[in-house]
Amino acid sequence: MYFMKRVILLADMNSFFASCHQAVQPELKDKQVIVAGDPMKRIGIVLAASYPAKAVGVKTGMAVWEAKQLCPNGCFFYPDYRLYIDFSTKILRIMRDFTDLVEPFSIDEAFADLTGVMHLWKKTPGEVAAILKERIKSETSLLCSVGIGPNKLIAKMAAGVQKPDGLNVVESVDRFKEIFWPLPVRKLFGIGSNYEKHLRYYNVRTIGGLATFPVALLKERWGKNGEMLWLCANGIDYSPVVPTSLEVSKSIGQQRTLPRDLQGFDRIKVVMLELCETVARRVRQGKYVGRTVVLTLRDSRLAFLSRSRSMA
DNA sequence: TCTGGGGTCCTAGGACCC
DNA sequence: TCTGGGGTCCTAGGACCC
Repeated sequence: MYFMKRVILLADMNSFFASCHQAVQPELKDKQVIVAGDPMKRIGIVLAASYPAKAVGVKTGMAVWEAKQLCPNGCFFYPDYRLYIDFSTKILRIMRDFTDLVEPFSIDEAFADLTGVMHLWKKTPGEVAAILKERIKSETSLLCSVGIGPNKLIAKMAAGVQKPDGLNVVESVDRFKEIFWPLPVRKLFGIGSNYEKHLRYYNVRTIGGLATFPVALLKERWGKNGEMLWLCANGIDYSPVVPTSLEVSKSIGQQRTLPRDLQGFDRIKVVMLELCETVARRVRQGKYVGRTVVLTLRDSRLAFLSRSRSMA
């Protein structure tokens, strides 16, 4: 009955930050809710928008003034990460009722490997996913898009097809090719604006185009990454769902955009000290030991500059 | 009229060791 | 007088993700 070798699920919360505010303030339901920073502090970009706001053109990353033009009567919020972590924790708990193999992928996304528990359900993967979505909705009032596939990559791509409140099962690599090969290459996980631009130079415009491009050339040009992208375009991914992947950090950092440009080391030092203390606190809390310190600066032209030092 | 903050991984070049 | 090759670590930078 279950012909998929592995049954991997990805749950991706819809408009997560905005939805959390709506969940705790039900009167915001169906309103234009926008979570964004403060333009006065020069961090005025949209982090999340509810669907009514998206419907009039508000997008993540857009400047706040622009969002205000599109939604003059919108409800604007500053981000409240404690609230989001709360909801994120609740959702992970619900997912862990289905399997212990749950891997948080970001604050609003998580994978679950259902392969070993499918026989307990006597249902199709899609039916199990519908039950999960219903539980998340009834216990948190949040909607999510769920993707299911034979590996993490396909599950992730499947989840992106239908938003909001989607449920999409892509049962095989062949089916993956049917659905995704005609799509623009930018839609592939791992392809950003930069790769898109370079690939256009090779006349590669679709995911299928990338999948059928000589892998040797991609490897020559971009090393491991080139090969990786080719594998993704072909729907190939053997990576396991690792429940602990986010528990152990490889780096801990703190950055801040300042309300105005600072000049002179004395002034900058004050900010650095504050950031250092925050990082140090988090390091102690997590009982981490590190050996490399990285300092990154952004100048008035928004260009990054970094210096690092490793300790013996 | 403006561009966050938290991360991940990869690469190239140079230093250094055996 | 000329000068190997493999491996690892460090540093700076750049790509991507949500």
